[in-house]
Amino acid sequence: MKIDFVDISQTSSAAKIIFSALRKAIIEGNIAVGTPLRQDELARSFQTSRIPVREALSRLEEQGLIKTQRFKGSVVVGLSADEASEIFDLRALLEPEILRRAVPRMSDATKQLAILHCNDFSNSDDPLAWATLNRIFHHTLYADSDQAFTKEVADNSMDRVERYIRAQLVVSDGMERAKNEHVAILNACLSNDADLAADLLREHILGAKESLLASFPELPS
Amino acid sequence: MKIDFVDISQTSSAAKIIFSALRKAIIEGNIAVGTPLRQDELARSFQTSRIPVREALSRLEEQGLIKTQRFKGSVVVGLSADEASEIFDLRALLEPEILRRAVPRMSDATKQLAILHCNDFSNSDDPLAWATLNRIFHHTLYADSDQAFTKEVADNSMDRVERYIRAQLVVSDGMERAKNEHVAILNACLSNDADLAADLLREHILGAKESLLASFPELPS
DNA sequence: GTATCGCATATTGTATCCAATGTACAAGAG
DNA sequence: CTCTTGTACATTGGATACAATATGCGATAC
Repeated sequence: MKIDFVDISQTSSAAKIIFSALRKAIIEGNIAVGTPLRQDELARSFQTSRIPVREALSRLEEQGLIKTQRFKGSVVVGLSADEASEIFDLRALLEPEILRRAVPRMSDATKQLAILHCNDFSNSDDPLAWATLNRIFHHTLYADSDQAFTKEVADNSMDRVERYIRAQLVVSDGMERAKNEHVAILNACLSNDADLAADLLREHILGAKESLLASFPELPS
Repeated sequence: MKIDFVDISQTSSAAKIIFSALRKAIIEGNIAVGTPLRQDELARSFQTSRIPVREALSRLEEQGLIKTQRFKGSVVVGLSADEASEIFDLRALLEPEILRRAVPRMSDATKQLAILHCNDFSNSDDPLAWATLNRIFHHTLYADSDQAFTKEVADNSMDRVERYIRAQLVVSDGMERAKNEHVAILNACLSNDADLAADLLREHILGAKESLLASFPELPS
C-alpha cells in the first residue's frame, strides 16, 4: 500500500478556492472588464455563503484585479494603453534581472524542461493555449533564480496584462517572432551567457509591448 | 456656510480600517515577527465582529505581511537576511527608474516640497521618526512620475523592509550618510539631471542594504 | 513511569440573519 | 411635461450562531 501523504493543513479553504477561480477567470479574460461581481450570485455558483466570496473579492482587490466601491459592489478592472505600457516596462526591468541570476544556477533538469516547453510553445497551433505555454516557458527559465519576491512581483505584473496578450496573440503575427526570440533566449541560457540572455529577454518583452500597443483594444477608462 | 463635501462613498469600511491599522503596526515593527493574530482578540479590540477582521487578515496575507494556516491562525512574517537583501536589490532596480521619469516632470511645487522634506529628515533628532521622514522624502521625489503601478510595487517592497530599517537606523551611523546622500540626490533633481539622480539613488539604496546587512538581526527562519 | 487515548477548551471557517446603503421607478407638485 | 420626492427592491457590510479543526491536559492501559 502506498499513500500520498497530502498535507491537509495546506488544503484550501472555500475562500482560497473562490479566489483562485476568479483570479484565473479574470486573468484569462473570461470575465469582461467592467463586469460586476455579485456576491450573492457567486455564492450560489460556488455553493457557499457570501462570507468566503467576500474574502476572495477582498484579496482580488488587493491584487488590483477588481475594484470595489462600498455598498455598490466590485467590477473587473481594465487597463489603459498607458497602464499596459507601464507594466510591460516593469516586466522588461524585472524579468531580465531574474534571468540573469537564474542562468548560472540553471540545473540540467531545468534546461531540459526549458527546451521542452520552448518546443511546446513553437509547435502549438491552438491560439488559446499560446499565452499559457508562453508563460510556462518564461516560468521555467526563471525557476532556478532564488529571487522569490521578485518573481512574485513579475508574476503579478504578468497577471495584469495576460488578458491583453491573449487577445492580441490570436490576431497579430507576433507568434512567429516570439518563437524565434524564445529560441534565441533559450540558446543563450543553454550556453550560460546570462548577460546575452537577459538582453534578449528585455528586447523580447519590449518588442511584445510595441506589438501589443499597436493594436491595443479600445477601452473604457 | 462652507461645507466640506466629503465623498461618503469613499469612506472606509471596518475591514479597511482594521487592515490599515494592522498594516501600519506591522510595518513599523510594533508587532513582533511570529506574533499570532487572534481574530477574536482583534475583533474585541476594534469593537467589531470577526468578519471584517478576517477580510483585513486576508488582505494582509495577500500582501505577504502575515502568513495564515488553515484552522491555526495568522502570524506576522519576518524576513531572512537573504530575503531582505533581495528586496533592497529590487528597490535599487525600481526606484531609480521611477525617479528618472519623475525628474523631467517635476513641478516647482514638488521641488519645494522635496527641499522641505529633505530638511525635515536632516533636522530631525527623533530616531523613531527617521524612517517615516525618510519615506516621505522618497515619496515626494517620485510624486510626479506617472508610473502608478511601479510606484505601488516599490511601496509594497518598502513595506516589507521598513521594520528592519527602523531597527537599524537607531543603532548605526547610517543617518549621517543618508542625510548627505539625500542632499546629493535632491540637488541632482533640482538641476534636472535625471540620470545622475537615478544613479545616486541606486547607490543610496545599495549602500543602505550593505549597512543593514552588516547588522542584520538574527531571525528565526 | 511512559505512552496513548479521549475529552474539554480554544480557535478558525462558514451559514444565516439583520442593518445600512444604493437603485429604479412611480406618484405628485409646479 | 418636468422635476422632485417617496417607496419598494436589490445589494453590500456586519453581527451572531453554528460547525470543523487544533491544542492541551488528564485518565488509563501497559
